[in-house]
Amino acid sequence: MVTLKDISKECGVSQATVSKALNGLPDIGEETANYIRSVANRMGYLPNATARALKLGISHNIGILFVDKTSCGLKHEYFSEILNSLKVEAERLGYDITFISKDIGKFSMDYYKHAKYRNCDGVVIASVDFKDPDVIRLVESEIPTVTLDYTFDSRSSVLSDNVGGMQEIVRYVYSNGHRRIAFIHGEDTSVTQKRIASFFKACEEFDLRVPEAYVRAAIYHDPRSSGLATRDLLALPERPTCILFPDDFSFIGGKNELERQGLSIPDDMSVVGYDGILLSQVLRPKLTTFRQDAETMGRKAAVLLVEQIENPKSWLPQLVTVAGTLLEGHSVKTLQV
Amino acid sequence: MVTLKDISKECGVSQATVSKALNGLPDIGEETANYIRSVANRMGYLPNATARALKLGISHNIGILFVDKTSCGLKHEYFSEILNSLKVEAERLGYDITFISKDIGKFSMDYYKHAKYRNCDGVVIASVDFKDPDVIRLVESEIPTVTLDYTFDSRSSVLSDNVGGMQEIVRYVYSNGHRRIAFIHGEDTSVTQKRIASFFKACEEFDLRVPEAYVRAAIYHDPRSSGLATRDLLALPERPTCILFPDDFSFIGGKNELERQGLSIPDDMSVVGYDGILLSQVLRPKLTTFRQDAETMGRKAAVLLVEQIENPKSWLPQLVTVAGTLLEGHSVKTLQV
DNA sequence: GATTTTGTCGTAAACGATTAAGTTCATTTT
DNA sequence: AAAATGAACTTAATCGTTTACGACAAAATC
Repeated sequence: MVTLKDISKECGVSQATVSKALNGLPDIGEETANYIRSVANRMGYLPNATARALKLGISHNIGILFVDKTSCGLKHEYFSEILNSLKVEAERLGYDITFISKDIGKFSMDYYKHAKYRNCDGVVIASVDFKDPDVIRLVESEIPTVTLDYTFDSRSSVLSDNVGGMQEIVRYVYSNGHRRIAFIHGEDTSVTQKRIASFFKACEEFDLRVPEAYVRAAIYHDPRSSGLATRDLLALPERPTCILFPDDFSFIGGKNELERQGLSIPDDMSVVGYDGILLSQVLRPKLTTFRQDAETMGRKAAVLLVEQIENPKSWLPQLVTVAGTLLEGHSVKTLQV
Repeated sequence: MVTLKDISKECGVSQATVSKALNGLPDIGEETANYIRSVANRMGYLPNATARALKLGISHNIGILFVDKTSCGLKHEYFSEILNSLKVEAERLGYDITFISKDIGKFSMDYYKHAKYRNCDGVVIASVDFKDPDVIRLVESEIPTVTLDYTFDSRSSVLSDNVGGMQEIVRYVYSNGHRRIAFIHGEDTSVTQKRIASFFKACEEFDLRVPEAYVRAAIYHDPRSSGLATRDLLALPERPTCILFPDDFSFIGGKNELERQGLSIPDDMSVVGYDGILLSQVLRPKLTTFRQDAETMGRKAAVLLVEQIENPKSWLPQLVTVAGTLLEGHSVKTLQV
């Protein structure tokens, strides 16, 4: 490995001069600097990120919290898209990405310790149990953090516009003549709470009566539970004309149940998904759904975090809400009112 | 941040003593060591991975190459599962995971340089263009590597058993009475080549005639192209009785085409997928498919890499083939022969 | 009792980079 | 002509660890 010392010997100058030349500091003569740069280049010099991090206290490395246990983690396209764009943007800004977990080797440490151990300049928190004391400890620490789809006090976060999404869906469905709209929601999380609240608010907007039985709980990304909820909805004396599913993938469960009962989409039942993953766009009939802009969310998260890392003085917590798009498919029938 | 120096002051011993005590070296008295450990604990000491890496030349950090552009990258459950188990196992072994890319900040570097820059002890290479000169440079470097689903000379690799998988599928389909088996394969990669070769070999085993038109090219993870291939197959004067798809997800395209033509699965056409992703298990009829054991692959990759990192002397390149499982669904009809 | 061994602990030099402070020497200012 | 300025480098300390080597006393050996 070629170091500053090697270059300094080769050039007959001091290490300090080489360092300053390569970093473009002003107190090195132009020709010396050029010469040093050319030699460094010829010798294939690469700065040592580790040494730099030790000296500067800045690692140019950001941690990411993704928990696998709860929910489906990376298996969900939403999260893998976020991770990918986060990675791309972070790299563009000069930061690498390292996963943060609770244990590393024989040491069992919490997230905060792991992040400190690795000298992470900041951490992006996604897809975790936000009530976990270890998560809270991290968020309350001095390490810059950005959370996804959850907000802590005095911390930046990037949120998918669940309120707007749900509202758009209800409006769309209503404008297509539907008056009996059922909603199968996911397990109790802040995201779910927002969607439920927004659902009721939007219904109220149109003076829609929502029977209690029309709102049912299921589990995200779990077609089986959505299938059961669908069966219950279909068994109601006054069937809904449209069912909103917790997400595109779990809609498969509803689709199966509908087909089992010989009902066709959208003629016998209209349906709407959520997420806008690839799957929704290749199903036939194409699923009407609300696409979350995961790409922007990951990118924004990286930008917010790096801003905070690089301008700790002027930094103020920011909440960024990322808008989504209603993707109109052919799963909602237009009813005559 | 509490350092060795802080502890040494607090304990009234030298830094070296503290270091040795905490690392369990034998030349520190038992009570001194215990005292130091208790103080370190009380003060909340955390070793600094950066300083350690600089001193030891071992970062306990492994890089991972995942390219997003080509194919669908992390969006594919296969890869996200691999990534996850790789991460879990690496962490169990005491290693963190960092993504490696071509550019970082304003510097544009190749994979090798990036890995060196970050002092990665090794790199796992997955889901990339293995013909990329930058990938080849990395593989030919002194950095330990493990590749997934591709083998380089004198390098370890973890392979999904594509040969065995295809063989099992053909045997299963044949044993269910099918004699006209079509195969839609993915784009030209080493994985595809193995599957095609194995397909022909297995057919030969049973003296099956495979008309040229029965083997068609499509693109992995692309339902549209598989849909087109399906349409072509259905238009043949002598239709196959069973279609093998490149993967579970792209099967959706075939399913759409079949439904469009009013054909039902498996009564009018039998189908088989590949991968065994969640989707395949929730579709109705349940898809018969070959599940790749991505979890084991990721784990094995981590183990192989760490072995090589920690025992560079005794190390020899290893090829590990990970077996999969045929998941029997209800998408293959049993024909009377 | 003199010498060697053993058990503990300290000193100091690394690892590769950055940077405050100091040095040298030519040039400008007064 | 003396002093001040400034450009161009160098010296040396530092970041937090690890570790070869040395030091010293107590215990063991002869």
